[in-house]
Amino acid sequence: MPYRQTEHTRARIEATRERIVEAAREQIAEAGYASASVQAVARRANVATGSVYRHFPSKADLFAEVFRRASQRELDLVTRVTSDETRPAPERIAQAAEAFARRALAAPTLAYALLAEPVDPAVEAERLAFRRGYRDAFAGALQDGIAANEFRELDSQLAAAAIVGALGEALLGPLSPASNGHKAPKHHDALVANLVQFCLNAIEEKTHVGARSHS
Amino acid sequence: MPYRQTEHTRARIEATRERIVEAAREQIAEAGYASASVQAVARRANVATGSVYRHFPSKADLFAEVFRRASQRELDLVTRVTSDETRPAPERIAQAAEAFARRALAAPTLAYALLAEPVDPAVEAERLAFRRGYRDAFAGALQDGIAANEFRELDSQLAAAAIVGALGEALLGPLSPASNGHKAPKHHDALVANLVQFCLNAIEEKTHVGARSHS
DNA sequence: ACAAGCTGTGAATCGTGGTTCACTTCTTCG
DNA sequence: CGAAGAAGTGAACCACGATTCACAGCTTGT
Repeated sequence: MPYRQTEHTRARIEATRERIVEAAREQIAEAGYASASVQAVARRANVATGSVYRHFPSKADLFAEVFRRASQRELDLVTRVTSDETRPAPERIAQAAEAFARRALAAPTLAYALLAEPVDPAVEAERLAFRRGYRDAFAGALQDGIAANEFRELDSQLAAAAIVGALGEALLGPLSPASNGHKAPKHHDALVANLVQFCLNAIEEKTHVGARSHS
Repeated sequence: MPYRQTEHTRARIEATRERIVEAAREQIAEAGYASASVQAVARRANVATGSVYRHFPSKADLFAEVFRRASQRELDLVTRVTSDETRPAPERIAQAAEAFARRALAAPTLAYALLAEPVDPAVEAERLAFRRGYRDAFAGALQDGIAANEFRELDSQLAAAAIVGALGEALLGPLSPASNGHKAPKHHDALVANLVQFCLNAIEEKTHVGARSHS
């Protein structure tokens, strides 16, 4: 048996696979999913088209992984913030929403691809899974806040979904390729602040004058 | 000149065109955009595939029109409600949101196609235009409400987009083809009520106890 | 060095569904 | 009725990009 995969080879293969994933991510971040043909990705990764298929059974699988990784990074951040139990729930929600919005605005093409661009059904499934992830992250903090009387009583799953939707839709304008010629990063601060305020208001008790703790 | 289009012929052609549009709408409402090949639509309309192209330059144009008509009906309703100046703005927003949600839940497959299903870019453009329409409808009522001190001061365009997003996302779960096996129309009432409450809270003054007017 | 077997290649293939078009059928009017 | 021209037909065509595969080039163990 004159050939058996050695550690060195395994590492090189893994590195190539990595290059392909990274090339796919770059392609999306630069010009959107629509531009990300297998050929374009292969060219960018300096491999032949066929080689992509040594690493992934299909284009859909490749991009499912790309989406999964990119989204997981974002979701991890949001989840970390929303589940930091040392802080009050409203602060967690606000920070999570702000982080979500800021990061999206910082990488608009990628964010647009992850959030809204038409993609293969298999990739869409990945997207939906992460939407659920965001929803659950927010829902957790909402529950905590409800328990602490920081929020009014509400269906936390529904409210969480609504928050995710509000963030997504409100960002879609600024993110969409069309409106991407005239960047105005200054206005982002105001946009983010308004958006966060919107979300907080939606879920907080209306009456907070004499303030809280009516146990 | 032995042939010139007569009124009778013109009417028949128009009727056929109408049948095609209607067949396309039905196909979408029944099985989604993905199922709506030109052939399927033609079959349903009892015309040959080629005949579709006597009436529309391309599939995209046909479906752009289908989307435009279906969405326009919804948008008209929402706009009528949001611009009814005899009622207070919060009531208008609440009723518009409720109408939007109820109608979507009543025709889930169609609503899903109009709101979220992957479509041709040309059709997507139509969809975006109507999102803008919804946003503007809500934005109008928001402005009125701000002027009347019924809402806190906010960026009405942004808040309107966030409302549209919140409605859309929160409905996506119940609408999506996946979760469409186990209908539970009873729960719809609660869902709608919660959703409306979410939107109202997001935009109303928090402090409404003594109710201020801090000029 | 050599054979065995793996990895890399990219031009050719294939599937899909929108679109075309040569032809048939229908409508109009002298 | 018959000619002129429009509307209707559907099988064939085509574009596109994902996928394949026969081959070249490496790696490994003897």
